[in-house]
Amino acid sequence: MNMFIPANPYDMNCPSRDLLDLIGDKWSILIVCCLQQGPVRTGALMRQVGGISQKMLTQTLRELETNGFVERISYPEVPPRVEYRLTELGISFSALARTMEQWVIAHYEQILLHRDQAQGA
Amino acid sequence: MNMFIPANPYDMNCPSRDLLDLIGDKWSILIVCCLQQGPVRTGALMRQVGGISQKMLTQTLRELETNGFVERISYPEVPPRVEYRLTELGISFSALARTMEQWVIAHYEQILLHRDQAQGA
DNA sequence: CTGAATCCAAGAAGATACTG
DNA sequence: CAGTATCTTCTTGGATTCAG
Repeated sequence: MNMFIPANPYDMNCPSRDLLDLIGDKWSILIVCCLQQGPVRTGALMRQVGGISQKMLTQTLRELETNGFVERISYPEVPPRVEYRLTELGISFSALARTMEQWVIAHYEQILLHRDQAQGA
Repeated sequence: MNMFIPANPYDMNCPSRDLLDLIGDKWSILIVCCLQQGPVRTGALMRQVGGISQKMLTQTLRELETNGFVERISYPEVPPRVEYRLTELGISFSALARTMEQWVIAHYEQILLHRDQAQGA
């Protein structure tokens, strides 16, 4: 049934557009990077990713789950304990996410300086 | 004057957050990839990036310009002719953008399949 | 052709309150 | 602790129109 239609992000109707959105999403990137060293609990994620609301955290985790990036692990305990773990696909993506993070960190100062320049001019 | 405050995307108040948004932006990525082989005219970009509105094209190009990713080249002709060209920083980013594009294309099918699975379950 | 400005609808995201 | 639901706010982005 699968026609092997190749992905083409330049086509506005290609589903890969959504994927591009997902992997470019700020929260996705930060969350996935947090999960690189191993499973992390919900509350810990909340604390690590500064400023994320509980809603956006859950929502992003669900999207990552739906697309096969993370696995949700629920322990039958009281109070509840839930962890999220990268899948193989998620690990693959986390490398990219980390690259993005590093790129930003590496060029941060240069870009800020250019911005100030542009403002002054 | 510069204190060399390191970038920290996990801090909601760090300007690197905005950068992360910019380099993760769908339009940014597609546009920058279009510019990889050399300067491109506005109209050509419009046609290559399927579904982008004139507003978003201009807006994204301005942001890329402000942050030092692209240069705007305006020729004194009638009718007007404008080209956009990657700066050195832009070229650096374009490598990352291309990686993102390629990652999506490479994992496209696997992710779609997982989505269907999740739906069926 | 390039692009700026306006208007407006749709969607994103925060805050809050509540459940298991 | 983890997650859902609702409400409200406001940003995003498209369509349109006008100008150089």
